[in-house]
Amino acid sequence: MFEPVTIKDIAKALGLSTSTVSRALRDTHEISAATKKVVLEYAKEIGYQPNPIALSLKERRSKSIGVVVSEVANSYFSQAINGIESIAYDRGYHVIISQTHESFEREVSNVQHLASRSVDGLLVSLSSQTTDISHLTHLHDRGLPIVFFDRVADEIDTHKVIANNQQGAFDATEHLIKSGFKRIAHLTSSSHLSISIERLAGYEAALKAHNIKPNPAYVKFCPHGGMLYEETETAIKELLALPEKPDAIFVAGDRLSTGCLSVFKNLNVAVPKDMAIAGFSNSDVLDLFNPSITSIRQPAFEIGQLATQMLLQLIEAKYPVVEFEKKILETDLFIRN
Amino acid sequence: MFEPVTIKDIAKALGLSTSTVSRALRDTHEISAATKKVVLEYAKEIGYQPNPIALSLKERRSKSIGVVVSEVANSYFSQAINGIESIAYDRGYHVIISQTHESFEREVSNVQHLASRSVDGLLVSLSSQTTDISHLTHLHDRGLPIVFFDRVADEIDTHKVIANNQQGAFDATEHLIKSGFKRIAHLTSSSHLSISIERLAGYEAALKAHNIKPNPAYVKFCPHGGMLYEETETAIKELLALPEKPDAIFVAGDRLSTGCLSVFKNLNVAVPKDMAIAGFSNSDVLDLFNPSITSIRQPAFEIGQLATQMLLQLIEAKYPVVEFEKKILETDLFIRN
DNA sequence: TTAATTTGTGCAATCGTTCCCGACAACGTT
DNA sequence: AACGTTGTCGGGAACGATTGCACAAATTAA
Repeated sequence: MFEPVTIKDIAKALGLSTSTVSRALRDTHEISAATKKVVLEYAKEIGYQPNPIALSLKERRSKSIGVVVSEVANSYFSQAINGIESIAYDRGYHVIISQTHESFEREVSNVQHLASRSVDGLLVSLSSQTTDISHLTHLHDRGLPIVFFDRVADEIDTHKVIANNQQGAFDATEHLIKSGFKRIAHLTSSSHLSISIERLAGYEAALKAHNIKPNPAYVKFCPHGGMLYEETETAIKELLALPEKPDAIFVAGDRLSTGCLSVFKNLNVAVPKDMAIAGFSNSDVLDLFNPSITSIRQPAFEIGQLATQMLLQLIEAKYPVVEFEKKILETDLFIRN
Repeated sequence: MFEPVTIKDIAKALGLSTSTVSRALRDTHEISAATKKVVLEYAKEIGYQPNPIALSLKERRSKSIGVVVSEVANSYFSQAINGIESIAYDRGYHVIISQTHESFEREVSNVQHLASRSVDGLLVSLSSQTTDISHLTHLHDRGLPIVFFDRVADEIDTHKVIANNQQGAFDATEHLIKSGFKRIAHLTSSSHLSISIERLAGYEAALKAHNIKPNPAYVKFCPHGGMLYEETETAIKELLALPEKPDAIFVAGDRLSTGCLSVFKNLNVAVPKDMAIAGFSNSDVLDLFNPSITSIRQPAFEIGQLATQMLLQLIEAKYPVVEFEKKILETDLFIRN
């Protein structure tokens, strides 16, 4: 059906050997100008394209990187992906995106699928359900370059790129405090995720800085990160049932924010009259709507770019890299209302 | 660095030939049960994984399909991608996503990148700027399977999967009419896009069905499909400057809807008091916010699934397929406010 | 003129896998 | 006893491209 022209076709047509043709196309100095001209012109005429798969087999690399995110239908990740692509395509790499939908099983299966020598490196943001990372350590130990971004695993010694989650959480919580709210709850994703830990720390630091006694009952975890409506609903209902009902919530993620608003709408809780919300979100339509919520915005595009640059550096390193760094980018606070 | 185990390693360790090992692993009938057992056990022990690149070279297919969309940060496309992946991964295919950001140049470059024998087929939704499709016809003529979805090119004879855009546009427009609006404008993407043509037809049909005289000045095109704020702003301003200012707008796309709301917010036009809006959108957070806008929702996930099934059918067909079909899926009208 | 060097090209191996042959034993059939 | 079958296995050629090495022809140096 689809029969691409090969170097052999050119060689046969021109009465040359494949080696000569290959060298002519790669513009080696040891081929005469005349031969080069003939080969190049004929190659262009019949539309020769080198077969990347044959090259991959020979060079033992695929010129493609795998990306593992929870889902592309998430402003943060889609912006990060744009950053990833902007670097990767320029450097001649394909980008293969896979979604975990916050499921551990899908993460393992996707990583396994991407590995097995068909990608040269991995850009990973862990799923909220992931606690065991042996599927990644195994590959990393065998030499597959991996760079983490957003949700990182500190157990693996490699490059990492994250936003300053603690500062961002501090800013958001402090903004709620300065707006006059006293009883500030915190709705977050699963407790073992790096971003959850960092954001929780920022939330607690802000309370402490303003002499507000932290209330453990005010902190609610959603292991599925907002993917399950019921989970979010239960958490919110528990908060609302407390004797000292919170008057504001700092929400730690994009999906959780929308889940939260959804629950409030169904429970007829007015935002921000009955309950103020501030949270992490990279959605750019946030300020179009009411209720508008104050948000912490991460430099997702830059995070994607940086992570990719670091991954390519690992991939193309001549000698094994042993010195790794964790880059932390600052967040922005968008105050609305 | 990363040295995967090959069939040769197994052969050497077990004192067999590579052919025998290969056959044992593929469970051929001509290998004795004893040998099979030894090979399989050893392969499992050292964690053998067949090299997909070597397979691709031999089988002359990559077991991967390319997807061309305008951007993943779009509810419709991210849902369609989920549908695509749900089928592709089950059938053992990788999915390589590329974004055009509504640019013709990027579409050509992405398609070229994906082709050249590294994908077995293409799932394409055209960019809003694309009028010349020779980059696709060329590949299609040479036998590369292509299936269009959403924004299709009728010039190419292949499978196509779309929503019933005309009916959806009819429903949305009729809803505005039945809500009492008389002067209904239409804001749409570039004029040559299949979806624009179909949605315009539905809009006009609805006006006609209710004996409303169509006003050509009420129809505004945005060739960049909402990617440029200024373009959308100009279109809206022209509508507002008309002697008979419209009282409602039927918007033909997701990005245009948010662009539209953005312009109205900046111009202090109250929605829906001063201007009602209804439009195509697959966002699932639409009903969380005010102003809530009535929307036409496409079965994006199913469209993705169907398109992928049809593409895989083309890819895996033993004989060239000559009979092509265009599947049209119904839309849903979500009335809000 | 002869030897040494340069220049241009081809041969063959390689990457990992599959698969067409052919080899060769151990049978069963006439 | 001669021949055909069947069951197991290995050799080697592909797939498309690159590249070290060999080697002829042409050029230069002695």
